[in-house]
Amino acid sequence: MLGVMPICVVSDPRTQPPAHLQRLPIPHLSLSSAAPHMSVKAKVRKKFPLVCPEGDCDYILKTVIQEYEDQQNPPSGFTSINTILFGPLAKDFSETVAEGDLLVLAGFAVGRSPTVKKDGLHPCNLQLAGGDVHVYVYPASTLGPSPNKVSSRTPAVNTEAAKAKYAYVALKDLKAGTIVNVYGVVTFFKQPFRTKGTDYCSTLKITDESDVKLGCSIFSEKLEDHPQIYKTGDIVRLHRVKMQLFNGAVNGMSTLGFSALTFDGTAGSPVTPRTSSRSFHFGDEDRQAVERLRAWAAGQADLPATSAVVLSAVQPRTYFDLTCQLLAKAQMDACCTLLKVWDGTMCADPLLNVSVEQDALEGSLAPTRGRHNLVANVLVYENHVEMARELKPGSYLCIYNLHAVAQSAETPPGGGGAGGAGHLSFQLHRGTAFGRGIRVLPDDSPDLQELKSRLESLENDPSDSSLIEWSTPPESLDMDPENSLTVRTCDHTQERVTLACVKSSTPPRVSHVRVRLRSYQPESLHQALKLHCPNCKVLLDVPDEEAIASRFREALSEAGCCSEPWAFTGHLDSCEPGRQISLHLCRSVEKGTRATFEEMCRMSGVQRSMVPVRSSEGRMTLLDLSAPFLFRGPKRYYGCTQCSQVKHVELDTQAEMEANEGTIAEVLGVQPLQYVFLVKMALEDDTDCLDALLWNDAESFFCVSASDAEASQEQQDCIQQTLDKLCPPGGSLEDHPWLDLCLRSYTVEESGQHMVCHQILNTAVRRTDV
DNA sequence: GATTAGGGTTCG
Repeated sequence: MLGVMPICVVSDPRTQPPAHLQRLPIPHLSLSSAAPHMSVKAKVRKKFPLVCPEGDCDYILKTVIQEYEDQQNPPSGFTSINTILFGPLAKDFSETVAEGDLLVLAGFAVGRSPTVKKDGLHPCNLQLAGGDVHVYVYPASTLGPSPNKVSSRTPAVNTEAAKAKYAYVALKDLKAGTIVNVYGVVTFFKQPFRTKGTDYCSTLKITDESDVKLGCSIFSEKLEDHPQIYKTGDIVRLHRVKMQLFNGAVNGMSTLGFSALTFDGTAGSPVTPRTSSRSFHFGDEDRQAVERLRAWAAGQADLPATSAVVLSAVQPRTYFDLTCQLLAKAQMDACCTLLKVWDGTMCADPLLNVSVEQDALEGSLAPTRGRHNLVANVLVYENHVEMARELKPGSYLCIYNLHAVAQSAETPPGGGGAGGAGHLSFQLHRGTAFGRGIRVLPDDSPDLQELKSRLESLENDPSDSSLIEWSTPPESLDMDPENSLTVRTCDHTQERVTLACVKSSTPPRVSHVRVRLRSYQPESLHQALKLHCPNCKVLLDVPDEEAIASRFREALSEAGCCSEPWAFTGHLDSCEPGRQISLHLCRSVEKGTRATFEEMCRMSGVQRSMVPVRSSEGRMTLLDLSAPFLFRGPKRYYGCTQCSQVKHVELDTQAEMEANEGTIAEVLGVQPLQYVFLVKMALEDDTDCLDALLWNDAESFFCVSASDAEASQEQQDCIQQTLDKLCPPGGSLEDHPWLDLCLRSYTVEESGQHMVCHQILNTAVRRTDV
């Protein structure tokens, strides 16, 4: 990755690692501990020699580090942990770090240590590979006998960026017993399935220009670590695959440190890797490798085509892959789950309807508006039931090797099924033969574009009046979830209760209610936008324009001479390869140049990043944090005055910045504040009334991010329109629409007093109604 | 630094 220094040697022991990093004591580490902001502070107890399993193409280094005991009551437990570094990072580490050095590590993954019985160390290990990893090294020589000793050596010196590169072996050159990195075009795959061991297994077969085929088995207990393959023709890059002889042919198997990137195989489409790795190396050569394979595959007539078919083209008694949206699902019995799906096309053959009790059905068929022959009933069996359990109505799926089954004339439409001979149902049979399985596709997948535009045009087409009589009869309107301006997005099946019932029950509990919104506070949307510190939890009002402008005027009036240019521009490599982003640091101290707040807004322009600075003791520093520390286009980013440890702005540090606000904040020593919504809603039904907060789930409720709303009048207007629909101004309560809500009731303690609070969660305003 | 599976249609 460009522009990132994974290993940073800190010569001044007073220099603190970035403020957003949260230190985790090694004894407290568990498999679920890995998160970008987590760090460990530890001394290098043992450093093993750099290992290079295959020629010059890859490195592994093992080291044992021990919790740094600079605290009054050091946590007890396993204080020493195995740490494995991969690739160029391993080489850099080997050359830079010595036993006895103090490290702060961030961006690691946590795995199970396979050597726990042998070495008696921590049951987990730390795994570090590539770009998002940060290693801050405090050399032993700069550390005094006491951890608090102050040294006067010169500050931060960076090592050179990693120079070593990954090498990829052509499939024709593979030899049993080696561990290699490979690229290939997928010709066959199975989605991950549970093994009899501890892991999930996914299998794939790949090929390349040499036309050699390689079968691979990937084992990992984490589903997300498996290659995210959507269809044959996808291109994969696999790291650390071990070649083994099986039945006379070389096969690949994942080994420790395995990682995968997957790309769409369509020539000309964006080269966007799909991966769970937060850290991976991806450069121009990788882009070229993908494009080369795409071009080659496009000319190969004998590569297997995908079996994707839309519902309108399904032939009875065939197997095919279906890309669809899940509308609803129901557990039929222990080994069979029913999925009701659609893809926006109308099946040529009549579809079998498997009807189930309303209570047993999770999700809703309301989006189909009763339209005919659009909903496919998919029965998934046995091993696929586990995967089906995790599926959320509304999500997009690819179901592989689905069997289109025609109801035979002899079979009566039993089991609640409706439809006679020839009606089509769909079955995902047990086992994984032919790649049978289900995969959830991300909402932004290019494979969903056609499906989504079909569904959208169905939604916007009111002309289908012949089917109006299918819609719900008026007498049942009150029970119809469509008759609510909001929709619950949770998957638990709570019975709906009254507000009186909510009030009389003991928290904590989750309730489903149908209520009207009598009023809400604050009435001004801008006051509902707050700044929240994820660290100290403080909640602040967003400073108004005048307050910021006045802070700028103050800075302008401060005495301060400056020799630096008034503004300068740095071009930074962004994490997206090949794209540069400019970051502008601009002085606001010089009267002559009048860097007022208004100037700042103008200069930050459409997408430019601007950090306002002033001069302090001849060095640049931020304005105080009552003003934004970063302007980017219309967006303003604030820092927490409590939790930030603002540093001087160094030109050197500028060169290290990636142009995302998190990294800029990190370099500046700022703990960023998040924009949040906070609205108090007075809810009422026939039995009672109560106040509920819209807070954690407010963004999904409005379908707008708070930071976008802050920067966009359009978004604010949109939210205001929503609120006006939910709570029409001036009308009586009877005019207010009914809302289906999911409420969480909980207690909070404030100065010794216990109070019951309610929050609206898992609820969203229906988009089409706004 | 062990194990899993090792493609090739269900039979509901």
